[in-house]
Amino acid sequence: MGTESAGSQGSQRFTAGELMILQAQLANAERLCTLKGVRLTAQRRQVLRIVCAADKPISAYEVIDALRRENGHAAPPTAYRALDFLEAQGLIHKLASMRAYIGCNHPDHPHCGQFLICRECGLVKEIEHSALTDSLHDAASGEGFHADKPVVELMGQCAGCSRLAPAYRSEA
Amino acid sequence: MGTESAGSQGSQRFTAGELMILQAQLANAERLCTLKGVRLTAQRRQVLRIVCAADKPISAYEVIDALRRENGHAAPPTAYRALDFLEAQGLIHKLASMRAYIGCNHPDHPHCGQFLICRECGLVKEIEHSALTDSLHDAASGEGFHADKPVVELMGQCAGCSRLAPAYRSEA
DNA sequence: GCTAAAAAAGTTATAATATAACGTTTTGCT
DNA sequence: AGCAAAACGTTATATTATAACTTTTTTAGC
Repeated sequence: MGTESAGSQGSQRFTAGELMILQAQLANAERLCTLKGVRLTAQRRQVLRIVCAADKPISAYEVIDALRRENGHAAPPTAYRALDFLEAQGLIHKLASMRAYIGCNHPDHPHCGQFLICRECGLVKEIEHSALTDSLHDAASGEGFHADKPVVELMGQCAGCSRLAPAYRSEA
Repeated sequence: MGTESAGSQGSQRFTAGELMILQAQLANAERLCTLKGVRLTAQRRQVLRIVCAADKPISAYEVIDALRRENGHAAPPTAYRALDFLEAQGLIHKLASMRAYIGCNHPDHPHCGQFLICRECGLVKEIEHSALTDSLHDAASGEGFHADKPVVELMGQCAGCSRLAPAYRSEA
């Protein structure tokens, strides 16, 4: 992995704590894939690292750019295939409302993604709220519906941004 | 509105009941826009009709195709501007997970969209489940988050499709 | 009614996202 | 080693969305 260029990937710097979290995440993914008998190839591992290392959701084309910086080249299918695999294994989530990907913090048990997305700072927090999970189930089954992939993305303003003078926000 | 061509719009046929619902929806939209002092222009009205007349969610480019059939021409911005306006007024919803638009059944009071989306038959049902609405609010406020636009799209299988021999479904 | 400002719509071009199709390489298995 | 399946490479193209600028239409003031 080169350290030239000033992109959002490739010249990134991490704190020791961030690095440890990232490495634990990658090691855990390794373990889960072995357990399931699926192949976490070099390419998929690289894409997983790129997604998990980003502190914000990352678009498919940002992944492609990162691959190009690291490998010198990359075509869209390369990124999309890896992203599809990683999502299928529950190692990353795709945020439908943003068309962007984010690493999963607890891929050990299957779960539906529930996300809080801040418009101000772009921060995305994955939550797992049991009452919400129950309500989602109730709402679906009340209509005789079987939901296998609930998409829950709450767009708004995070706690930190709310404190920063709401009246002076950049957007209307 | 011509009746030539075999597209999904333009040569559509409706039952008397469907027509009445559609007309009530359009009349209500007219009323709401007058009330709010916003302009439901001919173009916006036409796009609203196209979206509401579709029995499934309709993509922006399907709207453009319908406009072309009806008007002979239409460029993307025409459709996107009208769709953005209609969504801002709460007259239609955009389904982020499908990149498609659907008419709103009860635009009179502002509400977040909660949708059940069937992968088998493409049917989309808008629901308004109060316990779910409460849970969404609780989940957000528990994190100090202010959600102004919750996206809730439950992908799965509807009641009708569940009854049709699940083992013989077309998808894996 | 006329006119200036604002809103909406027209038009062209292009950016951004995603997949189809097909050939080649790698892997796992016997 | 040899086969089949999975993964990957490559090229092309489909699909979705917006930027930027012009023209038309509408509104509000006179």
